[in-house]
Amino acid sequence: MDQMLLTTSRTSHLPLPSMLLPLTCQSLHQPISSPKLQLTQFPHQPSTCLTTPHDHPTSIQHTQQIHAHMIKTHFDNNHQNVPLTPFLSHLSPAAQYNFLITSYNKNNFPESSLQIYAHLRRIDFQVDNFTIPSVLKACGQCSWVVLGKEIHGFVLKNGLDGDVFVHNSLMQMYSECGSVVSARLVFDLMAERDSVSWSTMIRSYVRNRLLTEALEVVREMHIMHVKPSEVAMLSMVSLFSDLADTRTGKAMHGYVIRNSNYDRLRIPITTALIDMHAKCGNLSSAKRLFNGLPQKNVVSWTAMIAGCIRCNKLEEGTKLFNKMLEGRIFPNEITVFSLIIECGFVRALELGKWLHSYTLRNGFVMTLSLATALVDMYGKCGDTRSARSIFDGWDNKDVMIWSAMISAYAQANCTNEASDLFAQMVDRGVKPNQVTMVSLISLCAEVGALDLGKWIHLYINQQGVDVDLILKTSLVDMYAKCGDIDGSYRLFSEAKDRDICLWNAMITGFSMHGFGKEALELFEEMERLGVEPNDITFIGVFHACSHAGLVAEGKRLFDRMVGSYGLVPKIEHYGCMVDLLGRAGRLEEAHEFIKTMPMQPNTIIWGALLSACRLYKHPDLGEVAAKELLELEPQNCGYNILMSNIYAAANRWNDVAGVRKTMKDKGIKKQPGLSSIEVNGSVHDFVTGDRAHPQTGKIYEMLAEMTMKLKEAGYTPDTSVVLQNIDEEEKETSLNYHSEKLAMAFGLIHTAAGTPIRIVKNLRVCDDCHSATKLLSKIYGRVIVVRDRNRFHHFREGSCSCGDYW
DNA sequence: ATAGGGTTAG
Repeated sequence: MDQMLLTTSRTSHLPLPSMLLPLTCQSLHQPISSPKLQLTQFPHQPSTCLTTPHDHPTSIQHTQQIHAHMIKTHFDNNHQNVPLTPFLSHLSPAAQYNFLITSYNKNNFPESSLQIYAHLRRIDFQVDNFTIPSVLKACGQCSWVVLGKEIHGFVLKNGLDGDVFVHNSLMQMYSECGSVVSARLVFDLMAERDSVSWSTMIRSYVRNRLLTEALEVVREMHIMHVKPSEVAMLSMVSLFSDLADTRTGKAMHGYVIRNSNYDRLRIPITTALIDMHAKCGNLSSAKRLFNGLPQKNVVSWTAMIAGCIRCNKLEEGTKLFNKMLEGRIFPNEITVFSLIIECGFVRALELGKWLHSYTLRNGFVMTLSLATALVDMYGKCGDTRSARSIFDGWDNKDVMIWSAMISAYAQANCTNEASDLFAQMVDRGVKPNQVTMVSLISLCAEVGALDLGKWIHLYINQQGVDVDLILKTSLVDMYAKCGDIDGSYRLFSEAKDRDICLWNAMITGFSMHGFGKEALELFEEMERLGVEPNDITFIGVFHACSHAGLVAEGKRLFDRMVGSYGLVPKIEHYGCMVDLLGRAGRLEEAHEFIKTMPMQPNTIIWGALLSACRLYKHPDLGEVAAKELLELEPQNCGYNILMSNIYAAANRWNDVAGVRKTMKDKGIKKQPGLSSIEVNGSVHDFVTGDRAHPQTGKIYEMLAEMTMKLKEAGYTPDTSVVLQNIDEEEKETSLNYHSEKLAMAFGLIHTAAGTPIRIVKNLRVCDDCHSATKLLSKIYGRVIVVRDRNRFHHFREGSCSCGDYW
């Protein structure tokens, strides 16, 4: 039978009977465009009856045959023809159409369903409240929200909005299209709700990562005495497992115990709870449930072992794996798949390799999905070579494995490899999905590749790739991190639905660029709209206060974070406050603040104080901070150098020599400076004094020209920075050969006059490069955007957006 | 004839 189905389905692709014109805007009275709708010719096939007794009534073959038969017999005109099989004959014409639509939906041919709908509207057939839900489902499957909205209008106009099925399917459609606000609107306006309405609302919030809202609906549902069925309960638990935190996980557990009688689905529900607890980081609860299970099957073992690995209890996981084998329960493909994926999650390369060899030794068939899991794991562990060898060993590659390999390169910051692979993928006609796009876009953000990022954005728009909130957030983040804050804000302001991640991306983007005021205004707007900030929001907000020098505002917000929002400040938040006080020159106050912290200060805290001491030339307090830092991380060269700079600024040359000697004795090397610049879609890297680039000659000529022009403009090198250099030889490659200057020279050669130059650096910009770049921006009439480790500098006409304060 | 949902992947 399978063979039969297989051969038939090869010969008949997407059906499009000739009577159905392309579904266009005109046919529905308003402009609608869907790049997804691919129209094909109706295949030349005889419209005979069901050919085999094995054909399921809703198989795609059968569906197409019925469809073709209806066309051939002019079903539309007389509505009398007995269809192909007796079981449809008792149905009304409307029901027969609906049968076709649902069959196409079930076979994952939503485009065909929509063709039929368009046809019905064209011939003025009365579309009833039974058909609308099926059509909306097809819209959801295509993520075609424009058509969905049109149908919503049709529903209201034709008085079909008294039907709970219609409402539920409208909610589901909006949710599938990522428009959770519209789904909520439908939900709120419903006169009558059933249990499906409630679970649909919960699902749409969870899918759009809105945990708080989802939990609120669960609570409301509880108050209204609506109980989910066991199946709904099971699906709810597994839905929440990817999103919940420890507290929420425990609350969900309690909810299940109070509201489920555990009749039929005890083991599945418990297994889902085990999975949820482990993913929430609550391994002990997971273990308690697991141990309490009267019967354990391979699924429960898998969930438990995967949970151990996720919580980084590798030995415990391995022990349980062996215990499972002792109990003669054997892992299946999903078991090894899950465990390999979790190894990637915690970067457990050794265990991952072992599982790889286990599958080979135990006769597991290497499937595409298993290979994908391995590529993913090796990629996450940073072993791009192993990932690539698995990848290359596979012939019929699909989107998933492509995405996994691209993401492996992306995580290793191998921009050119990733973009090459993406090009190959497009060449071979494999359609990338949102996962592919997100990993490419976040790679561009990481390395600052604006051109490539823009190109991919263009591709997304042209190909009609669905832009969900995750992808939108990564785009907003990419534009911001690549220095194009305007592009970032444009996307953000166009977004209709905004979740907390999107708000965070924009707030962080503004503060990273020194637009403290804008960041704070955005935060206020968010509050006005009732969006609840989380701990990440406050990091962005505090940075904004720091950059704008708003000490009082920052302190007030710190109190509100605890008082109004009940958030527990993490060490990062305390670090922000130290930075805020320090940058404002309130060094003693910052020091006092550190003493009142409820936790042990770490390097972030002391580092913030040390930077402030350097800025305000306060060697005594600087010594205190540096001493703490060097105790925590004696090998860190940055702290040593900062300290030596502070001594130099205070003319304490003996102390400078002391730090230098310590560094030499301990063999502490300066972290090499690394800058990159993107030209014509390729990323070029430079280290300090780099001579490896193929165009080295030209670059150094340009550098000489730059130095000359700088001198003419009256620039003198900042000698205090030279003191950073430890070795004598390093003096040779001093100021002039800092990596950002090399990148700048390359940019001046290869970009058109007047266009901005964008550089990404791994360290902080040094004082000397900062003042040189200011002048260079004026000399060459260029906007120069430098992203350093902490923030952006926009150099323009001789000055910098940071106000020389970074 | 219509909407959602079935434990360990994506």
